[in-house]
Amino acid sequence: MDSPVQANDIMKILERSWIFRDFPVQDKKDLVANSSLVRYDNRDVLFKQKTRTSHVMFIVKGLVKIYKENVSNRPVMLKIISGDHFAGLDTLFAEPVYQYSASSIGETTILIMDFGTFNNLLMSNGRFALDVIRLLSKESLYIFTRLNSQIHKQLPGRVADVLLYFSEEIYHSYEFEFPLPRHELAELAGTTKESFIRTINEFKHDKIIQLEGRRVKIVSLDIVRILSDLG
Amino acid sequence: MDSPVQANDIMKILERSWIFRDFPVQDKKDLVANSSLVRYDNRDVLFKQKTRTSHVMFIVKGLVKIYKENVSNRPVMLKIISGDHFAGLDTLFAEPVYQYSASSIGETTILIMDFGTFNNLLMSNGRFALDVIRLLSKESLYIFTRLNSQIHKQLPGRVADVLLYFSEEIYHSYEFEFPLPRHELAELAGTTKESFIRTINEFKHDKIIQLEGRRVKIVSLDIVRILSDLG
DNA sequence: GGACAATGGTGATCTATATCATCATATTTT
DNA sequence: AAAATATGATGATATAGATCACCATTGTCC
Repeated sequence: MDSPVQANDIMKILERSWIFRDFPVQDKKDLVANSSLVRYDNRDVLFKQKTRTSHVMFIVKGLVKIYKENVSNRPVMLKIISGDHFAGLDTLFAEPVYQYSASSIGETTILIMDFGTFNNLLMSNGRFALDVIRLLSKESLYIFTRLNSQIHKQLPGRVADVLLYFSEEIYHSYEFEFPLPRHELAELAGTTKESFIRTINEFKHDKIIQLEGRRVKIVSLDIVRILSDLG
Repeated sequence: MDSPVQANDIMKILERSWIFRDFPVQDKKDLVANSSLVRYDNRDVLFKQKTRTSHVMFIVKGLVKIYKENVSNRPVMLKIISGDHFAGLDTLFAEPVYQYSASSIGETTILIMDFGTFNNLLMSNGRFALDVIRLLSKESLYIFTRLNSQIHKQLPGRVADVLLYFSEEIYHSYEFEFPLPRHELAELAGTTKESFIRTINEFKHDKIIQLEGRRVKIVSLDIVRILSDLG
């Protein structure tokens, strides 16, 4: 089904990803034969809450936003996933329907894998299973800290968390550009657009950060850290 | 090392647990040889945040409370684990030190397994790995909903959640006894002792529940559900 | 058996942040 | 080019729930 060109591309992706790199050749071939590479534009929906789970999505390039939608029409952003990670793994294994939605941030390339193939590999390749277990574990722990923050930190602490999240987890730089508008950053901080704006602009006025539009530079990392720690 | 009596007990436990039951005999023997059965009293600490991870804890009898401690000295209860489940799996695989603490609720029996043995089984037994993946996935999803509730539901909704949690997840009955004092129930609802007491006593006055001391009976399940749903 | 801690409870404030209203730009659509 | 929408921003107001300060019981420990 796949053109040889795409098969080649997929193989290259597997070769350079930390998780698939050391797979036996046959396992990689299986994956290549049962995957396809898909490009998404900004804000495209990868999958939607309550729809049937179907495929494993491995992010090759770009960012993916994972969010929960609820009756109140005020979504919560659970996390942002970057390249070399999976989207929706947990739901895939635990539930027949997605428990949250996912959409692309910017242009994104996703390697879509057949779930059956993925499952067989997990069963036969213990090393791989253990890696997946580690990934899921980390996700759990991350949300634990989010919950803890949401309960005990007040806004400045949570906004500081968002700054650290982008700079340390996503862009690995203390100067970066928010890939999202304010109201979505607010979803990530568990607050409203207005409150987020007020708080981050206070950071700006206090010279803790530089901020023009979506461009940020963390000026006083120590203060941001203190704000995050003390909540 | 283990007395034959204990070895026998452990084997029986493995035989009747859904997760180990279908293991090959040799795998079960390995586990028996590398596990020990330990009794804990009410409020004993099983492991403490920031200490080195060491063993896999499988809950045989009783309940275990998982909580995060933080600087503000106000813990967050992440979940309550009941029999036939593991405590601390996620940390074990992701971090060298525990990311949260665990203590027993009431008298508890724990099967403590050697992590190395557990790991080897995961690598060699694909079925088992997949089961563990499913467990971890469910945990992730549960905390996602907790986070969502914490952000969007107000207190009555979260107190309703606590009622539903105990009745449906823990005791499988709409009449039960809280195994914890009010201030710990508050930790589970992400609020303070005072606010929790006020809210649950309002439920009582509104005849949604019956409540004497720690004994609860959910009278209007539909109203509790509505409170939980609408937040 | 007295002391001390733990637990359940209530009232009076206080405050962080949600909510509502509005506006200026910038961006996209027609 | 005009209209419509998205985005960033700011002020005024409302309020849920935290905080503080108590108190009465009950349980536990020398």
